[in-house]
Amino acid sequence: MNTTQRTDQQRSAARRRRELLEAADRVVLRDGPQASMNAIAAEAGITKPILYRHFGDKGGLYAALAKRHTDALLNSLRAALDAPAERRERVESTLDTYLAAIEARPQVYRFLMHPSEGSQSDQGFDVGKHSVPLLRRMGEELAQVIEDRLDLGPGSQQLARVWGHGIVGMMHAAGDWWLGERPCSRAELVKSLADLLWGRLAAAGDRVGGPGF
Amino acid sequence: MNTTQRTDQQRSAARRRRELLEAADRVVLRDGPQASMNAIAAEAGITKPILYRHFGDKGGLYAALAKRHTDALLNSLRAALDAPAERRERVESTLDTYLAAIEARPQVYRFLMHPSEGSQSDQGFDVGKHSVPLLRRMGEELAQVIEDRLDLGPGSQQLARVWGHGIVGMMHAAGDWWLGERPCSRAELVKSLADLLWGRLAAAGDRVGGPGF
DNA sequence: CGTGCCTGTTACTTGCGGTAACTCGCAGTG
DNA sequence: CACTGCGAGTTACCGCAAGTAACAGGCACG
Repeated sequence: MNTTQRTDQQRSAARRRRELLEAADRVVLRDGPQASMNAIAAEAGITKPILYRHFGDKGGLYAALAKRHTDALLNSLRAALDAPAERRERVESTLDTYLAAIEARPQVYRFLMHPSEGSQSDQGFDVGKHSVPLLRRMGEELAQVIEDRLDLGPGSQQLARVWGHGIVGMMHAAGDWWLGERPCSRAELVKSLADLLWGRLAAAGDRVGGPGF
Repeated sequence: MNTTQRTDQQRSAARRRRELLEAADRVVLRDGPQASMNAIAAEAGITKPILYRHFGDKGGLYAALAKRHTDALLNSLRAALDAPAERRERVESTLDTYLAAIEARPQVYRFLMHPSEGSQSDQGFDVGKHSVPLLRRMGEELAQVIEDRLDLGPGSQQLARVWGHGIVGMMHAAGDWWLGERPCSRAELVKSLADLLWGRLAAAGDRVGGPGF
């Protein structure tokens, strides 16, 4: 039998795969999300067909690459979310962790968020067939934390999921805008968003001259 | 002089442009965001180069098409935002307007939100060079309304912009997720999101067994 | 030795965005 | 009327990227 050889081969294949992913990483970091398969292959010192043998198609490579960064980011966020501190402090620290990450590597961020994928003929609207995008995973994760930690009364599960996705979307959109315009410091942004979540919108008074928003 | 003829030509050119846009609309509605220029030209009964004469490049056509729908949606939202009612009611009606729109025409929605654009060599991170994407426009619009109508104390302008983009992002992400999974009715989603904005996150009690999120 | 099997290559096909160069019809002018 | 410009439209092409045969060497196993 050839079990030892099998595992040997699998091991080497896995190592090769990691190398290829790292090369792809470098290229994406340099060229942005529209990096070509040729370019990635060249960076890895090989040619296209091997890439296709390892990842199937461009979507497969995207999925693998995205998974790496997504997992890493989610781990950071989980750490911030689980830190021993008061709720508000945790929220702020989680927001800050996310913003720091996208600030540190905008190219990677753009690759993850704007994958420019085009699925065909979505009968019935079948978003994201292969890799559940980062936003969804973050939303589900946050929903889980909310449901585990907060007492929301009846319908808590549904509410937690809505909030999870909603809060993540808020963070994402605000971060995207902030990254493009840099209208304020990261700390200010974090505080403003936390204030929003803390109900300052409902608490604010109307401006003179008519009923408020 | 030939001014009348000039305007005649301009008029006809504008009409042609509208026809082309409507054809493009049909194709996008049928094929999704990855509709090819050839397909659009065929649908319009002509060939590619005319499209390029009218819109410059694919991005130009995208921008023109997006502007139509974006303007239409923004008008609906403005109407909901300006209705004579209490703040909470307005917020809910605005959320519902948006969700009803994306529910009614998911293909258009996907086209607007996931344009799959790939700009090259973003030195310095230059998001969305031509058409400011829908999310940004909605964010700015909402920011303006917030700043006009609410009394937020010092730093109100900055705060309003952050909130505008944040709230829009919340709405977008929650809507995207909801459209894919349909976990609840539109009304329930609206209420949950409004509750989130109304500070129920901060007000919720901790669950038994440890400090809350 | 031959036989699989994995890794790698070259060379191709297909399809799309975008463009150059030509044709046709039609106003206006001598 | 012939001539000239001009705008709408076409065919035929280029470049480039995704994806795919089909072939070539290395290395274990019988």
